[in-house]
Amino acid sequence: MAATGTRGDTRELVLDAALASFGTAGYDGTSLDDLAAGLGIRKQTILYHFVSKRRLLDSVVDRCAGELVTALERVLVESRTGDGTDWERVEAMVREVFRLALDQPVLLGLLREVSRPNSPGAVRVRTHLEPLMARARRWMEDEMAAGRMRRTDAQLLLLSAYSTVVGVATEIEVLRAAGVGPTLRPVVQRRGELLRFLRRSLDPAAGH
Amino acid sequence: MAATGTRGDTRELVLDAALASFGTAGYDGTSLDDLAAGLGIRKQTILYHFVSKRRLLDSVVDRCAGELVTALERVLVESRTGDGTDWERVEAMVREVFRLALDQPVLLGLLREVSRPNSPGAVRVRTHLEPLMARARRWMEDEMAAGRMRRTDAQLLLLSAYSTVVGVATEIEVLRAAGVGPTLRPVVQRRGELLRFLRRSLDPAAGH
DNA sequence: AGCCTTCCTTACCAGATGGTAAGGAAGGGG
DNA sequence: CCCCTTCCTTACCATCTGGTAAGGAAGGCT
Repeated sequence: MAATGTRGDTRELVLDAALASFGTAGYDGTSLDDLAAGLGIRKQTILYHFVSKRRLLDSVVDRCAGELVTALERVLVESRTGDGTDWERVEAMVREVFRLALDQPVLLGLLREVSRPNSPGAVRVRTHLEPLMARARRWMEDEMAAGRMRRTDAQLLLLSAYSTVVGVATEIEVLRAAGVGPTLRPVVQRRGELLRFLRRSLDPAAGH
Repeated sequence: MAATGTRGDTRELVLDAALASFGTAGYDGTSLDDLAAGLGIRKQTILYHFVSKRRLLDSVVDRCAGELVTALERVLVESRTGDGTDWERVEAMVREVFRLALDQPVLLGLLREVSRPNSPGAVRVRTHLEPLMARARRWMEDEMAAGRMRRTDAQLLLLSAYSTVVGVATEIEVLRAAGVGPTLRPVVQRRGELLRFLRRSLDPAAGH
């Protein structure tokens, strides 16, 4: 039993540190020795819990993706009880994603890291996102068929929205690197642009 | 003398390969051995030309920054002869940057890599960009003083534009990773948004 | 010829990396 | 009491890393 930690904490502590390190130093730039040293434990302890570095990354991605799905699920349920329009639900989802990103800036680093082509985490993140995307796509196409949404290429729209979020994430990090603190302004503006774009594409009540 | 290459090519070939590798695999993910193997030469040849891995990265950044500066310089000269308004010059610059990015997608990878906080290339890229930014800032402030440009925080505006470009670069890469080819649409749209934003901020003739 | 410079090579290395093997301490349950 | 499981440790290793040292081949110059 470690001096700190009341049993069972270690795993979560490692995940936290790994998330931060993968996000700032990148996967290749993260060494298990350094990671362990930063936590005051031995490298083998990490390997005991996660078997390999690669699977540690997978676990980090899994946990983050889980948080995202949970958060979105919650928004989905809430907006359903409110019985809002399609557009209001879409807007709530977008706002939730941005809220999550601003609440946990450390997620942005990971997102940028796994968004890189050839990143070891890319495949893992895709397995999480694909069912989400497919579900959203089916829903959108149903709504389009019912005339509650303007007809458009749902797949392309989703992908475009996703890439926008990733782009914004990068933007935030660049701004922070340039010394511009958590200036909300650019982010809010980007969010506004994305929302307008989506509304224009989806809301039948919106002007062309 | 190498079998291929008619003397003096090696250096440029290494720079090309390094640019591609740094952009796709990242700095840490690039090994000099692999880089050399891909070129059919020995690692020591690379070190002969560039002394160290770090300075190889610097050289890659230098070359790219040089291209950027040259391209912008050319646009600047052209728009001066045309004697266009301030706004037209700004627009021409933005278009040139986007053109460059789309012509040489490999630059995007490097930009994303060096934009990362704690990246070894970040400082280098900053030394190239800072004089450029300072120059642009001075020009803008002069134009504002002369009433040819709407008054605003030049520094913040430039930074915002820069981060937007980096964000768009990431977006393009994500889209490509998702299998969406060089779909111009989202990029053109982002460019349009950036231009509108700049026009709104700078052009005295533009509506509020 | 002799020498110098340029360019690329082989030989080698110290350190770091991810990973394997095995052991020890603590607690729970029979 | 003993055994098993859980958790973390030390000991060790094969491999890869960027980098140093030194040598060889080709061409130009005197």
